[in-house]
Amino acid sequence: MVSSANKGVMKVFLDDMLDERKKRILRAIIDDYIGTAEPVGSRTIARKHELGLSSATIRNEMADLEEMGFLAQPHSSAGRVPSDKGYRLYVDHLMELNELPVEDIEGIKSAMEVKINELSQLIRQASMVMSRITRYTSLATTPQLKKSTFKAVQVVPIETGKALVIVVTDAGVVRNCLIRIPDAILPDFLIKVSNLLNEKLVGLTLGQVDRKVVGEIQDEIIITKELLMPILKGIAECISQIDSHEVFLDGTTNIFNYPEFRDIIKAKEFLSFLDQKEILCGLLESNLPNDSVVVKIGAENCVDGIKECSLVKATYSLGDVVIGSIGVIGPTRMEYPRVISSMNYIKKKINQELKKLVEGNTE
Amino acid sequence: MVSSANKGVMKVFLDDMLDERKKRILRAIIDDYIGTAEPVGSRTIARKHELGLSSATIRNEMADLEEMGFLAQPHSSAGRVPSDKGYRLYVDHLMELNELPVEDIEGIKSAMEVKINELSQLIRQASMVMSRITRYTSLATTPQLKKSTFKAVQVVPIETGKALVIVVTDAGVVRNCLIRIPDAILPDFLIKVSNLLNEKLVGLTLGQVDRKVVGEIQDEIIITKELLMPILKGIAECISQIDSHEVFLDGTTNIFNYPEFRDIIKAKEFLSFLDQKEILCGLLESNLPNDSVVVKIGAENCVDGIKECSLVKATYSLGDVVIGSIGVIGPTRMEYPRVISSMNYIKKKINQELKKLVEGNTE
DNA sequence: ATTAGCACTCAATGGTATCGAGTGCTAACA
DNA sequence: TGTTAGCACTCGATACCATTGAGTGCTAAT
Repeated sequence: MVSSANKGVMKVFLDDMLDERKKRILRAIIDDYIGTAEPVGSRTIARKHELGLSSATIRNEMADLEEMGFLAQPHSSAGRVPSDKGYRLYVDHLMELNELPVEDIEGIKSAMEVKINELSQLIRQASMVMSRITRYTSLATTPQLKKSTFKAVQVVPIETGKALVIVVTDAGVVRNCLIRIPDAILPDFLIKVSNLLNEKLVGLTLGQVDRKVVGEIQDEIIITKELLMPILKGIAECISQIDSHEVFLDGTTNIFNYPEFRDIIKAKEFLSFLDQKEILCGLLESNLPNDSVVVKIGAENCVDGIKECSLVKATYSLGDVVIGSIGVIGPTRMEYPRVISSMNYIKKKINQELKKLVEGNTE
Repeated sequence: MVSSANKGVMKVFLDDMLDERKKRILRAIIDDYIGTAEPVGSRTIARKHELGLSSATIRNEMADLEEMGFLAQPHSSAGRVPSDKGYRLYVDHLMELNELPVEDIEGIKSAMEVKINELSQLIRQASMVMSRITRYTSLATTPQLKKSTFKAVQVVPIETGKALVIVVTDAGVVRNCLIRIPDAILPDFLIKVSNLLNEKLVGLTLGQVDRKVVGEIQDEIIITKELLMPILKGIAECISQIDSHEVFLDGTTNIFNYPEFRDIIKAKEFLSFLDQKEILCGLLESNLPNDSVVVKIGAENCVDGIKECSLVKATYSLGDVVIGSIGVIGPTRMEYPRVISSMNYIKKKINQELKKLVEGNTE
C-alpha cells in the first residue's frame, strides 16, 4: 500500500513512465476486463472507448504496457489481461471512486439500523450486507475486547453449592460462567464478595487482572481458597470468552457466479481456503497500519490458495481502539471502485452504530 | 422408513420377489458402485465377487432387477447404476452393518470427551467429528430447550438504572439480558424481586410462563410497571435465546472429493442448498418418529436441490425429551453401513455426554 | 437353467480441419 | 515523427469423424 505521504513522489515517477494516453488505455482495458472476464483486444478498446485512436496505435501501446508489466497475455494471439501490478496501479491511481448507489446505501442502512443489542451481532449483520451488496464473499472478525474495562462483576448464587460469575464490560458485553462453590457459603457472603470484586476490578481493562489485584482482594476479606479459586477461574473464563474471536463468512457460494471459478479445482481451492479459520483470521488482521481501507491484490496476499484473489479490508473501532476487521474477498478481477466505496461506507456505519450501542445502551 | 413391526411382513414380500441370488447380485452391484462411482457391468460382478456365475447369467438377473426398478442404465450400452429404490432395499435389507473401526471410535471418544461445559458446544464438536469420520458433510441443530425448566432466575444490579436478568435452566444453560430499570430502584429490592421470581418460576418449563404467573407475582409484591415490564421482557428475551436453534455445518468442502459433484453446477446447487439454513433445519427435523437412525435416500428428500443426495439423521435427547438432531448428507452413493454405524455410535455418545453434562455439572 | 458366442450400441478418446479473434510488423501517410 | 491501413501469422476453440472398448441383448448349444 502506498502511504499518502509518498503519493506525491509516486505520481512524478508515474508520469515519467506513463503518459496520460497510456494511463487512459490501461484504465480502459482494466475496466473492460473487470466487466467481461475476457482478454481484451485492441479493437475492442478502439471501438468501445472513445479514445480517438486506431486499433494499431492501441496495439503498440499495449505492447509497451505489457513490457512494463502492467498487462499479460494468456497466449500469443490472445488479448491482454491485467497483471497484479496493473491492478495495483489501477487501484492506486487510475480508477474513479464513484458514489455508492442509493439502493446500496439504503441496503446498508436498513440492515444496520435494526435494533441490535449484541456487539458481535452487529458485525455479523455488517458482513452479511457486504456480501449481498458486493456479490463477493465477505468475512469479518468478531470484536476483540481485551482493552475494554470491567463495568460490573457479580457472583450470584444459583443453588446450594453453585454460583454464577458474571462479567459486564464497558462495551456492554456480558459473559457468565457457572462455578461450583463450597456448600456452606451463604448468599449474603457472595454479595459481600461481589461488592469487593466490583470495587477492585471496575475500571481495569480485562488484561489488567493479575496477581497483585488478587492479592489485594485476599487482604481485604477473609475468604477460603475453595471459594476464591472457582471465582477467579470463572472470571478468567469470562474474559477469555469475551476476548476470543471468530471469523464470520457470508456469500461463500457467490464465487460460483464468476467464470474464474468455473474450474472445479479453483472453486475447491477457494472454498477449502475459507475453511481454515485461523489463516483467514491472520489474513484479515495482518497489515492494518492505518485506518483506511486496504486492498491486497493477488500474490500480495502471502497466503497460498488465494493468489488469484483480491481482498479489500478495513478495521472498525470503539473509540480510538481498533477491535476488529471486515473484508471482502473475490477474484482479482474485482469491481474495486464499488467494493471500496461500500467498504468505506460500511466502516463508517459500523463505527457509528458501535458508538451508539455502547453509549446509548441507555435506551 | 419401514417400521420394525412391519419388517417381518416386508421380508415375506421380498422373498417372493427376490430370491437369494438376486439379492446377492444386487448387493454386489451396489457395494461395487458405492466404491467406484462407475456403472457396474456383469463381467465385473462375475469376476470380483465369487458368486460362481457367468457374466451372462448375471446379465439376465440384472435385466430382471432393472425391470423391477432396483437398477437403472445411464444408456443402453452401459453398466447398471442403483436407483433410489435399489438403495432403499440395500439399506433396509441387504447391507451388513459392520463394526465401527477402532480408530473411528477413538476419534469420536477423544473429540467428545474433552471437557465441554456448554451444551451447544458439545453438538458442534459432534458434528465436526462426524464430518471428519464419514468424509461427508455433517449438520446438526442446536438444542431446543423449551421443555427444560427454570433452575434459577436473578435480577442483578449493574449500575444505576441498569440491571441484568439471568435465567438458568435445569440443563445448565445460562442466558442473560441487560435491561434498563428506574434509577430509584435499590439493589436490596432487586434481591427481593429475584427471590420472588425464583419462588414462582423455578420448576416451570420455559414454555409455561404466562399471564397467570405474572399476575401471581404482581399480587405478592408492590412493584411498578416500570420495573416489572423490563424484567419480564428480559426473561422473555432469555427464553427466546435459549429456544432459538441454529444449524451447524461441517465438512462442506468434502463434496469435492466425490465425482458426482465434479460438475460445477451440481456443486453449486449443493452448496447453495446448504446456505438455506431454514430449509436445512426443516429437513433435519422432519420425520423423526422414533429414536433410531433414519435414512432418506435421493428423491425421498422432498426438498429440491438434494434429490441426488442421501441424508442419514438421528435425534439426541436429554432424559426422554428429544432436543435436537444431527445428520450426515452426501451423494446417494453413500457408504451407508459406515455412516449408519457412526451415527448410531455418536448418537449414543452424545446422549451419554449430555447426561453427564447436566447431572455431573457438579464438577 | 446356464453359458458361450456374437452382433450391436454408444460414450469416450484422439486426430484433423476449420474458424476467427487477436497479434506483430511493414509500409504508407499526415 | 507519430499514426494507421494492410497483411501474414498464431493459436485456442469448435466441429467433425473414425476408432476403441466396455457392456448389452439375444440365440443356440450344453
